[in-house]
Amino acid sequence: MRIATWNINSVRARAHLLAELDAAAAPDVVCLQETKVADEKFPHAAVEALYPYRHVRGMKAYNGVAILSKIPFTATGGEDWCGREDARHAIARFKGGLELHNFYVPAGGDIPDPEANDKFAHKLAFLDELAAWLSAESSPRARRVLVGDLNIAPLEADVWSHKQLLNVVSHTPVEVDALTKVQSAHDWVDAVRHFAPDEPLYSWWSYRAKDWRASDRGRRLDHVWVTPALKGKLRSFEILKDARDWPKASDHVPVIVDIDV
DNA sequence: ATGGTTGCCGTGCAA
Repeated sequence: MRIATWNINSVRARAHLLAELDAAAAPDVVCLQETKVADEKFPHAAVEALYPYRHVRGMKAYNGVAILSKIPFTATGGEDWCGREDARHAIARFKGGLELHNFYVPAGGDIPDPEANDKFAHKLAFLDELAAWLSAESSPRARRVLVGDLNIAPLEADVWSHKQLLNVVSHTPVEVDALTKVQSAHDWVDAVRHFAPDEPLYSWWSYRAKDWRASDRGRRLDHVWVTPALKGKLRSFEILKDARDWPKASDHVPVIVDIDV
């Protein structure tokens, strides 16, 4: 099974890029974040030929996740977090017991201080709640995959400058600690770092750079994690960096993992 | 130290 995760930054503005993704990598399953569309306005007609099976959880203007698939699955909703109905989680269950979770973690605003910035407080609370939820759901033989825009680049090799980003939201120690607790709550294996432990790798480059490729001030915000039961089934990964130059590109590129299921 | 871009909708807000 080839699974892609991609913050598409509006599925309506960039529905045409799903065909580019299929031509480039032909994923079986695509998990989108920041679809930015209410469910009744989701562009099903534009994607149904490629992905006959879909589970969308969206809202007007902000957030929103979607699971698009060539393989049948059962859609099982997704949780609401921090008492908000803000469409940040969708779940799919595939035949054979594989459970796929698609997350869009709050970005957290600009100021890395939960006292001064409600959005950062929300991000930390979201991660704490997620860690507690996963601990309660823990089962040693579970075959689960967690993907999404986690809006945190936890490792030094996940950012263009560890030193310069230590106080920048997405790489601050307090949120990296919170994400690490989520990860240990389920013994999740970072599928990309399983293959490439130390190599600098990014999945997001700001729109504001004059030449994103030349400056290469990227961050690895988009992740694919698997439970230990699937670790030995990991086959390969790809970060589709070329997607950052597609027409009307998202600021995130797809992260793709192949799993033997 | 500052400003740089994008999508949502039709104004700032969130990223």
